[in-house]
Order: sequence, then structure tokens, then C-alpha cells
Amino acid sequence: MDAETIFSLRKLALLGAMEQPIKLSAASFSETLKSSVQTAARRLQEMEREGLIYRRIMVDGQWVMLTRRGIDVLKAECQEYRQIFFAKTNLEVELVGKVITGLGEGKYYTTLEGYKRQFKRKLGFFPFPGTLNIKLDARSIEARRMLDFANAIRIEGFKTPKRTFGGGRCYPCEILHERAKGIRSFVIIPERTHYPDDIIEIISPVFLRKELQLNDGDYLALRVKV
Amino acid sequence: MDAETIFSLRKLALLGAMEQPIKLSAASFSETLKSSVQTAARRLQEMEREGLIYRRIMVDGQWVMLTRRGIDVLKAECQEYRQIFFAKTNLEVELVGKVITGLGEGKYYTTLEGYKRQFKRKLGFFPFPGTLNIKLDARSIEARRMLDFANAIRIEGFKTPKRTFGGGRCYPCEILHERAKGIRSFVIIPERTHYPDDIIEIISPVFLRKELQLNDGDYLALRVKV
DNA sequence: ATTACTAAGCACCGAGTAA
DNA sequence: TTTACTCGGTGCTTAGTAA
Repeated sequence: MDAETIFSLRKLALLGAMEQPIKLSAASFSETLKSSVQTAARRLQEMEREGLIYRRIMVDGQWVMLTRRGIDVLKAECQEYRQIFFAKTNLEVELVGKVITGLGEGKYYTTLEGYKRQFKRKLGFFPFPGTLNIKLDARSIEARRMLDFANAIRIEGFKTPKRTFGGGRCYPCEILHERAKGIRSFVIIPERTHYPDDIIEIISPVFLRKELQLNDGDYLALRVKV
Repeated sequence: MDAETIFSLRKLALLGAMEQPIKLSAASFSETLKSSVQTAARRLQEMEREGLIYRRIMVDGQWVMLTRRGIDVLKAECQEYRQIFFAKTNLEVELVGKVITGLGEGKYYTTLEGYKRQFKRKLGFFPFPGTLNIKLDARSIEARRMLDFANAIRIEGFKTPKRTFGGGRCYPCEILHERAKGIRSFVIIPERTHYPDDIIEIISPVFLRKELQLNDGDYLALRVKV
């Protein structure tokens, strides 16, 4: 995949093709690329062939949208810029969301030896068995993306004879709640490919639901250090 | 300037050629570019010709460093990524520095009609005549760069028969100081090409030095919303 | 108006060579 | 070793054409 392809892909993203399909013609795209119509058309074919975009051709143009893979390619390049300009910068993101009940996976995973030892070594505590799940509001979903680009504490995946367990990324956070003072907590985001981006989980040495007296639907705000 | 050139430029920046000259040979650079030695050499020539890098050729390699223009080109591309991924995200940067006495320029500029009216309209107040100058610590200089990529309140430049006055960018900020509660304040960064990056100025409707009882050398922390 | 193909031209890549 | 040429071949761009 060459630089020109990524250039084209970025321009598509700037046109809004990351969230939803956009309608465009090779002629109009050639203007943003500053190339001939033929080249613009070829680029669109290439990107489709490489699995970077979905495409639907109509008689009067085409509908185009980035694929997951296309977004990942752009993320990788964005990551390079983060390294160039913000390597040593640490900033804070405020996330707000509603407490929800997860599928109990957090409870299962936090008790596995393969993870538990890493939490102790890397975060400094054995986690309470279970995670506090937060469904982010619309604004926070955007802000959450910041975490994808930040340095994280990596939890490695591992294998057992039966199955493999994926890795995850942890970010120290401060829960903005009067009872949370002094309680260590981390946002943890599993590295599964299809993990939803509007939910985050918090691990902590204590049972947060009880300590903070939280119920489903309660709003909670966090300040995540990235 | 084509996408391949910017690609090469970015790789140089990743090698650290933004802060200081680095030593490299076309052969070693060809590995990071994944191209032939000749192409790597040609790319370096091109970038020099386009004013993106400084270059000094020795018998055993060359010293290379990005020019101001080279950095600006990368910034522009980084800016596109910010727009793609973080357009709606607002986050906070914490800056820390020492109070210093400026050259009195702030006092002059804040009284000019061309600026004053804009401040009133865009920030909501007529500024106290004078700015509070802060010399940032090393860590904050890095964090400050974030502001270059954020949406700002733009103050437009203007012309008089005698001379032209440049524009600037304002960011709402919260001064972390017990006496600063309720005082509106903005970081303002002039858009001059050679403005130092380790100094920021704060404008406010009040005389901050007096209100906060500050003297030169006092440390001050701000939280800037970007 | 579209998209997609073909074909001609040219620009770029990289091997080879010189300093 | 280097950098900086030259030169041949390849592959990309774009004009033209078809559907």
C-alpha cells in the first residue's frame, strides 16, 4: 500500500466517509486529489481492491465508506504523528457515562491467573473480581478515541490448551465521585477486534458498585490520564 | 510536493530530525523507506531542494534536520488527522510555568482598537491592558503543542496605513490558583512566524498580577480547554 | 452525466558507474 | 564506504473510447 493510496484514503475520511457512506463521483474526487478523473477512479478501484473501502456504484456516481481496515490504516499513520508531536505530552480526557451491567465477562477474566498476576505487577493490586461497565455518552465516545492513540499499560494475552485469551490496555483514571477519593482505578479496554467503542470497563481493588453506592443508570464521570 | 515526499519527511521526523540534526546515510534511510539506496538519496535531495530539510554532506554520510517549513508541512498533515479523529473531542491540557515580565508588547496590543473590539465580541470582555507572561517548563512546552492543533478562537489581524498587525489564537483557560476563581481568562498565542514556543500570554478583564498577587518567578498552573 | 478500459507517453525506480 | 550522476526498463498517469 503506497503513500498515494493512504493520501486518497485520508481525503475520503475528511469528506466524512468514516462514519457513513458518502456519495461522490470520480470527477469530484479528482478535484480533492488534484489529479485527473481517471486517476481518481483508479484510486477508488484500488482502495476497494485492497479492502480499505466499501463501494457501491450507481449510474450517477458511487457511494463510498471506509472499512474497518481502512480506518485502522489511518489510525496507524495518525499514531506516527502522535509520536512525532506528542510523545512526551500527557493529557487528560474526561469521560462521562451511565453505569450498566455487563455480561459478567469482567468477573470471569479478572479471576484468571494469567491476568491476575499481570494486574498485580503492572497496576499494583489484585483486582476485585468484576469490572464496572460504563456506557459512554455521545460526546465521550469521541473523546474515548484518544485512548487508542495514547501509551497504555499493556496486559498481555495468553494461551491455555483449551483457548487463547486476548490482551488489553489499561489507563489510570480518577473517578469523579465523592466516595472515590483514594481508590485506585484503571480503565481497561480489551484488544478484541470487535469490542464496542461506547463501553468502557473499570477495574479496581475494591467493589466499586458497593463503595460508590452505584446502581444501573447512575451517571459517572472519570478523568483518564493518557 | 507529493505524498512520497511527505512520507519520507515523516520518517525523518520519527528518527528525531525535528529537534536536532541526525546523522544518516542514504543506505540506512533506504531501509526505513523500504526502497533502493538511490531512491533514498534522491528523496533527500528533493526534500532539500524543496526547503523541507537542512542537509550537510560528509564523506561518511550526512547530517539532516527538518526546517521550519518541513515541520509546518507535517503539522498540516497531522492537523488533518486531528480533524478526522478528534474533531468533536475537547480535552484539557495542563500547563505549568513561571511568571515573567514581557517586553510590554501585550500592554500595547491589548489597547489597540482593532483588537479590543474583537476581544469584546469573541471573548466577551474588554481586556485589561497588558498580558500575563508565563515561561513554560520543559514538560509544558511539549503539551503546549497541542494548542497548535486545536480549534481556537481566532483574532484577526488588520492593517493601518502605517503597518500591519498579525492575528492570534485564543483558548479559554482556568487558572489553578485560589484567588482566580471566577476570573475569566484566555491564553493568547500570536500568529507570528517566529514567536517563541516556551512562552504563553494570558489575557483577562482584570489585572491578574494584582488580583492573584503574583511576582516574577512565581509558578502558575493553568488548565487550557482545547 | 457516470464508470471502466486501452494505449501512448512520460516520470520515476533502481542498477551501474564515477568521484 | 559514501553521494551523485546516467540510463534503461517499468509502471503510473492521462487522453481517448466504450458502455
